[in-house]
Amino acid sequence: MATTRQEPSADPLPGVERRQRADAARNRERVLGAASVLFRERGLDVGVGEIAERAGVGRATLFRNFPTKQDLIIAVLADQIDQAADDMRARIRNAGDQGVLFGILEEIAERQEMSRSMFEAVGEQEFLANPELRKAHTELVELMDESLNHDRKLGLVRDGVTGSDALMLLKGVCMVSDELGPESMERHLSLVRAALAAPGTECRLTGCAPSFER
Amino acid sequence: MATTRQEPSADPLPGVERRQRADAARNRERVLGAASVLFRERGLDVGVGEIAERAGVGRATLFRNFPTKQDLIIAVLADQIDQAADDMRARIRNAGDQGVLFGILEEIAERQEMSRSMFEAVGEQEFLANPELRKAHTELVELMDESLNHDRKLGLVRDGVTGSDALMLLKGVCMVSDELGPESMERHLSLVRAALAAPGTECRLTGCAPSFER
Amino acid sequence: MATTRQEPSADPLPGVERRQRADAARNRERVLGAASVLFRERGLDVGVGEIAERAGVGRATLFRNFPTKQDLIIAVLADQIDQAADDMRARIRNAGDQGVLFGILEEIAERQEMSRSMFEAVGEQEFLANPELRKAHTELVELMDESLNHDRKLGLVRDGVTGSDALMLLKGVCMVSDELGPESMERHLSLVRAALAAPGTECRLTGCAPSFER
Amino acid sequence: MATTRQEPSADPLPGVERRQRADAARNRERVLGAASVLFRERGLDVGVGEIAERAGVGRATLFRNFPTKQDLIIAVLADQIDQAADDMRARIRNAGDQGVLFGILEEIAERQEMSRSMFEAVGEQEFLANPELRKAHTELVELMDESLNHDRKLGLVRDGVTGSDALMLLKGVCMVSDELGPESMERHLSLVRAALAAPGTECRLTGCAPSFER
DNA sequence: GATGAATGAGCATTCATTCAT
DNA sequence: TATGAATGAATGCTCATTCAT
Repeated sequence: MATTRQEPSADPLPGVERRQRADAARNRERVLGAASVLFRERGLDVGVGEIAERAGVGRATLFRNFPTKQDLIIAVLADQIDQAADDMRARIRNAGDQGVLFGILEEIAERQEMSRSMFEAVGEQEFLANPELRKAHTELVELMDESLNHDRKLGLVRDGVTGSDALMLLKGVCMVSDELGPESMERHLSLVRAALAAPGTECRLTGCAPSFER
Repeated sequence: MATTRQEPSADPLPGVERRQRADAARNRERVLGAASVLFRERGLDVGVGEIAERAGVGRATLFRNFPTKQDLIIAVLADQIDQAADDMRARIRNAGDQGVLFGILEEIAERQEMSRSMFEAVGEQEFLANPELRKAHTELVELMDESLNHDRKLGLVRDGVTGSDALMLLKGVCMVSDELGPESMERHLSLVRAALAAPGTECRLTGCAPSFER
Repeated sequence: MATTRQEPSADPLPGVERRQRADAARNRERVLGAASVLFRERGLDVGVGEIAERAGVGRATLFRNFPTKQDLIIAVLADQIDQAADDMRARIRNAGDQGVLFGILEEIAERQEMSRSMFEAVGEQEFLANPELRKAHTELVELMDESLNHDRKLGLVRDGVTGSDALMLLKGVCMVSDELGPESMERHLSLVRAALAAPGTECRLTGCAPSFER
Repeated sequence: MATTRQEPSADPLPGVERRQRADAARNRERVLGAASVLFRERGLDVGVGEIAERAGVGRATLFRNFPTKQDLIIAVLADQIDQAADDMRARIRNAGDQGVLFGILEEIAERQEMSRSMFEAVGEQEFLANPELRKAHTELVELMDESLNHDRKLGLVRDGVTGSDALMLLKGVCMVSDELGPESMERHLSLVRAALAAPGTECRLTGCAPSFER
């Protein structure tokens, strides 16, 4: 039987209330979505006005949901990290006796493809200081460790590498591809694979070396 | 009788002339230095006013030397790239039958330690469009290729990797270390070494895995 | 049964809506007014900051209404020209069998009294390029032609003069009076009258010759 | 016998001194010339740097001769007025029993053709306050009066008009032509002629009415 | 006397954030 | 609650003028 989730009892006009909350939630999502797209496309310097406009809400609504532009950025980042984590979990669950790490790296990299913002901000003190982001990040590292452990049992990855190693390399891929364009990613990932793969493993470089000329 | 008149083209009133020029040049250097430091510390968004103040010159002096903030950024970058290139040349010259690539990578990475700007801007269309920067960049790639060729003869590097591959990985190291702090660099470089080293080569990871917690 | 629902197109929440708009519109007017006065008094070089201050609004509010200082200038000019055109229309309408041209010239001249800006800018390529201004200007010339035709039927004006002639002379009056002070205007206008009046018409110079000494 | 103009006695190295003075004077003239041209072409807002460059001298040399930009403008204006006065004197001297006023007006107008600056500044309190300019201006008015008197004896000009009237109209011509372009000048002058000519005199409008469209 | 580098005050404009409605 | 108008602080940049040489 489906759980009949109880509404908080103190709620005299539940329909109205819920409608409002639904609207508010939708606004939040819309802002988040617009911000995500615009940050990806044009960097963290896009004005909040434009984000609000693209989201189809007023400026003040944006600021009601995210008291500060910083907060909005953090929320976008946390969102993206959460999505990545969800994907990782699914992949690990379904991995069986296949290697899972490299697929994950590719997945995340593609997801962030051309995102000049995702990691642009992460690492700044102010961002790492944010508990939400910290938590998401920690989770990511743990999942990466899980993937590594899984693959290590299969003899696929080099001894000594950790989840944070993999994440660090992945950060590099994302940040650099943001500059060199997505064409550089395949190559870069294949180099990362070479770094992480167990010594005996066959390891071919794919893609073509980056040209530095867009 | 031959005139003993000094050629004006040589250097008339050398003391005076040179003093003026020296002062001007010093100001240019001071601005360049201040900008380099501030860009490193706080990113490209630092105001020109602050740069001028730190350099101990007026705003207008800054703009006399670098008509645009963009120009200043470019000059700083070109300067840093040139220094890197000089180092590379020296190392290649003195390499003998020792491998040279990894030393070079370490050198550049250390040099850029904590520089959130060096590569932040490079790769943006506007910057790659700048001929000075383009030239410096191209030269860097070529020197990297030379290093690789040198080391490949010694059987030290993996087949198929190019100078631009190495540079791409190095970019990743610099950009990421800017976020994770310099502690991450040794580890990151050892991973890069693993990616580039010839398969048979022994290849230990050094440093400790990054913590993502400053 | 017909719905008694108010059309949103009419004016939903008219009080609120109108109040907001009224405030905004008032700000626009205040800026326009302040700009008009300051341009008149001190030329087009007055800073936007001072204009905003005089209008009692923040700088940014000024820029919300007029994205560029240029736009503000154009709006002021167009406003003034429109007012002049309205007056002309009224005068022509009520003229009957009385001459109308000279009254119009006086009216406009008085209106622009001491305005160093109204025509200072008009005529510059950039301004004539502006469609709004161009249209207003064209209308002014046409109305001047109408006035001339009206008066010509009464035998009051010289053959061959056109609306643009009259406007050109009037421009001269305004620009010069801006320098010599409003005392010069009556005299100047009486000279213009002498230039435009039909040869037989009696034509006395009035006012006193300008002294060039304020 | 030619006058042997005595040098001021206190002058131990007359050759050198004179050379220096000649150089200084030439610099002054060069600056004046460059300023005249640039003011004409681009208005009073041209930077002093550009003027100095065009004059082939350093900025400081410019400021040695004209302690203030204002002073330079005044000097240019005074120069132009003096030239106009010289011309007027010559014309009056050679007039005989021919009318002289209209020729003078045309001459001055042509001289100032497209000069957006000559009268742009004159009339401002600050400028009229300048004694040099005031004197030049007064002289101009007097010469204009002389011309009028001369022509009045020939029955060519309307009773009651004064030199300052004529100058005022002329100012209008110059200022307006600066906006409408030189094409408007012939027409404008013919209208001025109509204003000043004695009532019986035949008086045709020439040139074509201005279009206000560059 | 002449120079060009240096300067600070000033400019138009933008932006994250707040407030009145 | 949601809005868009309002705001002032900050930014990159220019210019007449001064100063060291």
